[in-house]
Amino acid sequence: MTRVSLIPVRPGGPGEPAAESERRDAARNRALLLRAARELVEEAGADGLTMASLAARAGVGKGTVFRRFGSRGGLMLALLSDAEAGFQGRFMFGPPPLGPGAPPLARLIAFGAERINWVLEYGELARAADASAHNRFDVPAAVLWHRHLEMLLREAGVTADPWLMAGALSVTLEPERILHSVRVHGVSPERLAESWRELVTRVVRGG
Amino acid sequence: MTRVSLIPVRPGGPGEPAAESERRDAARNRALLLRAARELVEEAGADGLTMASLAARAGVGKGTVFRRFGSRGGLMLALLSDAEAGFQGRFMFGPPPLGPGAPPLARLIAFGAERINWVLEYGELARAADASAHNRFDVPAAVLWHRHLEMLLREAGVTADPWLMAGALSVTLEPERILHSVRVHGVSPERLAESWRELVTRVVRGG
DNA sequence: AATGTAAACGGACTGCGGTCCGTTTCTTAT
DNA sequence: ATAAGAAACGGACCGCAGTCCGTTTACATT
Repeated sequence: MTRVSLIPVRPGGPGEPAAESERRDAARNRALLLRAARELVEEAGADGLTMASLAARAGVGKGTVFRRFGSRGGLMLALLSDAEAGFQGRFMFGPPPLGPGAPPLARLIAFGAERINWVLEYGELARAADASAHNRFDVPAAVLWHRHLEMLLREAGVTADPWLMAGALSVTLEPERILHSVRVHGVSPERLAESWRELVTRVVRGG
Repeated sequence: MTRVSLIPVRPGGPGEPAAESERRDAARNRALLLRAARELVEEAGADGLTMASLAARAGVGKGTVFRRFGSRGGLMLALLSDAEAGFQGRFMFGPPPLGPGAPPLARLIAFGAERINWVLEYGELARAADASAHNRFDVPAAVLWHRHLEMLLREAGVTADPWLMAGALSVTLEPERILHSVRVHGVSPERLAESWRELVTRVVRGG
């Protein structure tokens, strides 16, 4: 399964291949930090994790945390990495109707349903990752979904600016909105999925 | 023209009527602060305004700034108040096709076009207001657009969960996405408006 | 005018994300 | 083994949003 790298190895540069021999102490600290971060999220929720408390828990300096993950958002992205990769694998290579083999509209519908459930499980982390990320639309994972949606729209025969249309559909599934609907207004996941189905069906058929 | 109060008089309580006799010094400081805030935004942009610099410029203490506006977001909302009220007035009471009198689909299309232009003019403030506002969907203005879109959808004969559908359309027009499209990807306002037209047309006709 | 009191004031203080830079540790070459 | 250089480390430090609470000010009542 192909993996899109979510955390650049060097904070500054563009996404390099992740392997390239990391120094022993760096690797150890990364493991320490990820473990400590998961513990803290478990105990206090994503919002309850502070970079200082994480450093303390892992027994490293605060500078090390930022050297490793770049920012709070980067850390959250790292914590999400596996879940994100799983989701990507499912819609790109998994079984239909989510994966290839089903008609595009069916894949679109399945994509939304899958994403909604994903958000309900990992949304708090995703929200924390998005917050204070000026570039949430340019994160590799976001670009990938966008392209995927755009491709499905094209396959479904949508010729009217599929790039923007994919963007419109994409924001519809963002954690912020989904969690707000569910938590504040008590909307059920099924109702959200049904609404998504209506939306993409109309977008595809309306052409 | 009816005005929806955007800034609660008392930070804690729900939106009370704005009149209710404000103490003379409070009123003076509010005017001072708003004027200073506009100057600072003019000079350094919304992101360049800090609450401390605002307090200094207005010649008041920092506590006063927070007492008056509650938070940075509240201040930005206050700065947007007039622009927001103008927009509200236009889509609720203005001339068609934006205001009442035109068929619902035409009003929906006009709503998007108007909002896009609005965001291009005031978007930076709106973005600053949204950022770090955990409740951006519950801000009075947002609730109002949501209801408006929902109503238009119903009038247009959309029976499939108009509330959620209105929410989906609504996030599509958020400053974050619009500004990102324009500034990072060079999308023209016209192209955005056209895409919105396609979207709402399909949503309405697809039923 | 004097007085009581509720409201507003102001700035020191806290907590957080993020940066900086002198110090330490790993790795490689000799 | 050792020395040199690169990379990682760590915690003091900064700027900012937001809070707290002792002090001041405006208004109403007499």
